[in-house]
Amino acid sequence: MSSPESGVPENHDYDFVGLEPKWQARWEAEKAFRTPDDPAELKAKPKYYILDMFPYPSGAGLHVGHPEGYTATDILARLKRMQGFNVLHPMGWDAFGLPAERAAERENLHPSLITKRNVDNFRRQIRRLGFSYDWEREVDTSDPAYYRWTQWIFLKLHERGLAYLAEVPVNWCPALGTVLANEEVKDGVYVETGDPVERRTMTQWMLRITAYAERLLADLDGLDWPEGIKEMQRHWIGKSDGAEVRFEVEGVPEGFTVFTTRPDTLFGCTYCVLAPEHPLVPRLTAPSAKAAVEAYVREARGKSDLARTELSKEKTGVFSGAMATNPATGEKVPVWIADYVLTGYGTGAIMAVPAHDARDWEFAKRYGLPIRSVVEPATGKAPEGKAFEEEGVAVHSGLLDGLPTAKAKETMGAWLEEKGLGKRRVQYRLRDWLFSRQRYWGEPFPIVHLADKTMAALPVDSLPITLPMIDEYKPTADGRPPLARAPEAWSVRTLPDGRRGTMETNTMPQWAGSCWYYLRYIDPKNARAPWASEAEQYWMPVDLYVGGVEHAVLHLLYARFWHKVLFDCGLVHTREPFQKLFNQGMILAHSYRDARGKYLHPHECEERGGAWVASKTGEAVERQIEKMSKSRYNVVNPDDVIAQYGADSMRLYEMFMGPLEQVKPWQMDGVEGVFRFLARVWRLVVDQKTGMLHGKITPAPASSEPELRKTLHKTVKKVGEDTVELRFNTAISQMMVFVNEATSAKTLPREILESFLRALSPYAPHLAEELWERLGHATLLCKEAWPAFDPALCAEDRATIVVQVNGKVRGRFEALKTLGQEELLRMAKADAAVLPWIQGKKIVKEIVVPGKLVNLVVAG
RNA sequence: GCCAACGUGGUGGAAUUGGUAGACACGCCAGCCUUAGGAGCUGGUGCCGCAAGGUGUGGGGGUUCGAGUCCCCCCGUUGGCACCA
Repeated sequence: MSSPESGVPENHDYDFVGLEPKWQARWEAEKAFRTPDDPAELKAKPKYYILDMFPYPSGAGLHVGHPEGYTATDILARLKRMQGFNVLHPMGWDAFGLPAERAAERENLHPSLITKRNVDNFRRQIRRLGFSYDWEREVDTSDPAYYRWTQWIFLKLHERGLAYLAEVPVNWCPALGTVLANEEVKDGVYVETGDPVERRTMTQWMLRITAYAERLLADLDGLDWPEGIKEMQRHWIGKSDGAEVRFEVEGVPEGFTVFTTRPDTLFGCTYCVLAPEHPLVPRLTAPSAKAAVEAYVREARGKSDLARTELSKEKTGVFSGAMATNPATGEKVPVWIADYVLTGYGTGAIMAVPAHDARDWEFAKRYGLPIRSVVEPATGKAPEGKAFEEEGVAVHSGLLDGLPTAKAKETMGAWLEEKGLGKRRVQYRLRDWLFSRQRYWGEPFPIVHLADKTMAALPVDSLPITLPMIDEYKPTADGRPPLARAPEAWSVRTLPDGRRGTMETNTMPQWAGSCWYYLRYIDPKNARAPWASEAEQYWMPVDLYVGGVEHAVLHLLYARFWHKVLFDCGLVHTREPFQKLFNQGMILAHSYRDARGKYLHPHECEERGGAWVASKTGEAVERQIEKMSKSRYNVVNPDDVIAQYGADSMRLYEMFMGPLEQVKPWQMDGVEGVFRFLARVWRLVVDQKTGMLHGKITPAPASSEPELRKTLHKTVKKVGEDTVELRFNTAISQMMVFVNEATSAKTLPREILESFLRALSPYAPHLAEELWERLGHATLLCKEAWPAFDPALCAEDRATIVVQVNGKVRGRFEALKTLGQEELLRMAKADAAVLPWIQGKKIVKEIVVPGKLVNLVVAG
């Protein structure tokens, strides 16, 4: 190791411990990465806005997964600056959230103090990596100066009728004492903690994201995002074309309406189903069925989402005793109540067509309901024993007979509209966004409730509505949110017109602050507006947004929604916030488990004779690659890596591991490898014995080492190209090729070395700055221009020509790339290694690709 | 079940438009240097074979002079969705 503690005092090894803090201090002192604010200065250069998904500052601190994306964006930001762009590259904190509130309870400290402590730790860890953030633009969503504007944007939503209170069935999580958005719940548990969630009806704030469903869907097309993410959002929005159909019910004048995507199968509807929560259920139920229906409804309501999901294999239901009229056939069909019909989708009622819907088929079979086929495949026969769900041709369907499915849908839609029995309709899977939480550590709503049961928005000039000090962060004994504990001085407000009311006690969800932080970075200190329009015009949209795939729907959909509302308010000039999105892959690590399933620390295990064992006991352990987590003892802390190898090695390894988008395992041996590379770069410049410049560095022109010069130009080209394409791993391997060659070269022209250091600097900025200084430069390397390359020097004029016989490589020779076909063919046939394979055989075909290969096809 | 992505040496991974499979690195082997080294340097390293040669990108088939790359089927891994009518 070459750290000063372990080395002899005289040596002049690569001392990252000394030089990294030195350069970080220098960058800070010179404000090297400050992004200009002055509009005139900005206009002189093109802009590049490169954004990281800001972290939630947890108590656990950073792990090596966080800096993966941050390193990638930092390298690109540094490159773009050197290429003459104004770069906006900020960092901040998604600082509201439940964990701080829980820690506050545990430690008896205010959540703001917990948050500050965590933020300080995150900032310290991030700074150690030498990232080129403009720290003067740091934002913190829990800072009143920030959430003032979150509340301000909420008022905009409220003004436009996009925020409303509703009595809705919600996902209540007893363990957390709060509700969760639909998106936060999966299989009946909270996705983050696994705590069970149950259904409750409560009055909640909702945001009308469904009003934007069509635009959120349509505008995806123009975005440079991974196709998979766009597909997930499309699916989440879930647009489907269909029709509403009204069914008459005896004794219930208004009847009920169903939604179907297959109006063409109406003739095959043999029963209907209402969700247990459907409002018509009590009135429609026949006296004879009352007891059974009530029991069923009660049971369904009591089931948690988890139970409903688990029981989904066996469909259950109960006959309501009521009969509805199939509007197409005029037949009476039974109305059933079953929880396989969802209350929140469509109208909460369906027409069941068991012949053409697998779910209805299953239910009909179980309860002995009739099945009537009304669609047949265009060719062949419908499968036996299951529903035929594909498109085909309508049969036994009156006016639809003989029509292909698409045509039949259209015809039925028009017929329903003409007869006043229904209408064509588009349905979205997307639901309105449940926007309130029963927590303390979030933005208070700027809303008061008045004595007359109405409510009013607080005036804009009263913002921010700051959080009150309270003694406990739990809900009250009667189940009201923590803010109900606030003193009257906070909770009772007087409106400008003199009316008095009490503050709303819910708070906003964590997503609120992250919906617009990218806009605040543009103008973070503005006290009069969330951002200046001029700055927004210049910087937006975000050119590149890098973050984890876990935000594919939630954050990215919510932020797009807010952005579109802001667009409609005339506050932003782009329809979409994030033009290009890139997801970095998760970093995994080896974990070790003994026969009893207990996890062991990696340092407690070792390899013996090809098998992994516990060092102490010699007992066999299983070694696997898994997601990093504390409980698996496989978390790698960047602080430890930096202490051992330095920030530059850490940065380089994060990028050298493999393609940024890929999931990949962390391997300490790999860090050692890139560290060795950096040490080689060091020794290229510094004589280890004397600490002076290496003797082989010469003032001679680059042309004095033509081969090395050629490699340099290729390297500069490749590093530049690969970096903007986010292919950092191949850029690094090319730099390794250069260093290997430069190490074995007799002399090293200064001109070549300096170009290389510029190219290296975005990747290993501390080392590059140090060597730049040792070469006699007083100015910062990060302020230098990106090196130019000569395309003529990157092109090889000679190439190895491969000679194949029947597609197999039999020989190879060197030749000019420009050599003609005949000449190549002549040389190939004369090649000694090739001759034995073609002698005495007839050449039936000759393929010549100049600069590449010759393929001779022989017969016999 | 549906949708998407991905399967290349002992390991992480390279490979324009189909044209030398395995760049670069880890590990391993041999040697050199050193009082010493988880240091440095040189060479080797897909597999089988003494060699000539054969074989090889999850499996099977196809297109082509030529396939890691294109097409079809299957298997596996990961992620997302999952009664959305």
